[in-house]
Amino acid sequence: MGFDPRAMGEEMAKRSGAETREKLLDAAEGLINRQGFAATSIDQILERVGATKGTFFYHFASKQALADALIRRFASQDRAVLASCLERSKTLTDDPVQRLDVFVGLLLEVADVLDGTPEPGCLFATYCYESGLFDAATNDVIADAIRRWRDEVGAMIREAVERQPPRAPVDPDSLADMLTVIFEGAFVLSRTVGGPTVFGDQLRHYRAYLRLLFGAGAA
Amino acid sequence: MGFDPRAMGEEMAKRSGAETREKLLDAAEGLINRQGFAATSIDQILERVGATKGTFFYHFASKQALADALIRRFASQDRAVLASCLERSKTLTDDPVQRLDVFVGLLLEVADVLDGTPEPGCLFATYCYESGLFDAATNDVIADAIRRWRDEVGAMIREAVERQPPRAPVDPDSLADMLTVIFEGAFVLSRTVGGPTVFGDQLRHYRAYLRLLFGAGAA
DNA sequence: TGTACATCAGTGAACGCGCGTTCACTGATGTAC
DNA sequence: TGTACATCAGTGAACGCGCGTTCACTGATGTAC
Repeated sequence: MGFDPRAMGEEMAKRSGAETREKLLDAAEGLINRQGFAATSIDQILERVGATKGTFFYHFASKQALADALIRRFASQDRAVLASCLERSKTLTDDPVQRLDVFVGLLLEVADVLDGTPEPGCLFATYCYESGLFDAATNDVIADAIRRWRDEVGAMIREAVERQPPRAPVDPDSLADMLTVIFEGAFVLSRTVGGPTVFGDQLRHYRAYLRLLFGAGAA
Repeated sequence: MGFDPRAMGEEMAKRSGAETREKLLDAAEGLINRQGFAATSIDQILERVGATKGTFFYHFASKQALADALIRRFASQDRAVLASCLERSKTLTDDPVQRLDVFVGLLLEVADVLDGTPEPGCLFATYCYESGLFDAATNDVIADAIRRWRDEVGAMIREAVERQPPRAPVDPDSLADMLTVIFEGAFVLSRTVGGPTVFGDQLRHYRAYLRLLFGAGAA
């Protein structure tokens, strides 16, 4: 009756199913990030969490179901980041050109977090390089998430273009897609050659590009 | 003695080991591109080629050895593209700023080819998302390839900066890395939401950025 | 308040399939004498 | 020129291991009467 297991001590809280499920998802995400989905076994996940086979199949119908739950969780976190930056940029300024700049500035904070993360990873990319393993529904979740960025950022760019003609002709959709491209590309760069400021540096180039397009003194 | 099996008819050329090896590599690359390394079985590769287990282990000591051979072949093709575009851009113009622009123009031709490819893939990215499966030597091949782009393109950018002060402050290394970032990011975009001109569009943004930095009328 | 049953969360042994790898073998071609 | 042997390229059956999945079971908590 309205009782919260999280309020109990460690020892007594053993019967919180949702918590165990989340632990399984966390462990799986970490391993899949590093090794990919196919190379990550259920046993490895269970070893990390300290549970047994039965627990896994109590929470997930199959390994595929785990994959689906993971990608949906990741997509919803991704959507939350987008919504948060979008909303904050709207409250901070009314001018479309400035708003675009502020929005990218807020994303720079996200980039800094990624640069500080030991092994940053994007489940979208991990899955897309093993797309042969997943069904159309799973792939749609990824495509929808990326299209949402295109639509939202694209709209901001269109407003900016309307307010101030850019110094060079601009295709709003592909310029919006460039944000996704830069993040995904930075993941690969960060994982291969590494570097402490990969995400920040690349995103700053994107901002510099926008500033040259819309910046003070534009035609 | 100096006899070339490729000069013989299909039927008689059955004893060309190098040819079979290449076919195995080709089939493996296609499958790994789509499914990843762990999810691609030796049996699948052999089915594509029409050979048997023994053939595979005659040519490769293990599945890992195949992975290593694949990444080295891919890296050498990658190096060839870089060298070709670099050399051609040097013969086409002497001005460093123009050379950078010509170089990116040549890469646009590569981008158009990728946009015309049904399922474009980059083994570097595929491997880096399964890096837990490979040893340090394999990862070094990838890192070296990417660093080569940084060094060569970075040098061009430095020359351009010296010739003509850019409109905004420029870090040559990260600006050179941006080329890798854009290609890798475009691979992900192309595989998820798709589109007929993803590589071209993104690379054109890179060129537009460079032109704004170094273009006519710069400070 | 006590009893009977249902549900939730988790256990751990067992199963069968597919995987990477091994191996004894074949048959064509090249080389030595 | 003929014979013996070596090498190259490939065959296909067999093996053992690890994987995803199943299942009969346990024990704590919640609910009905």
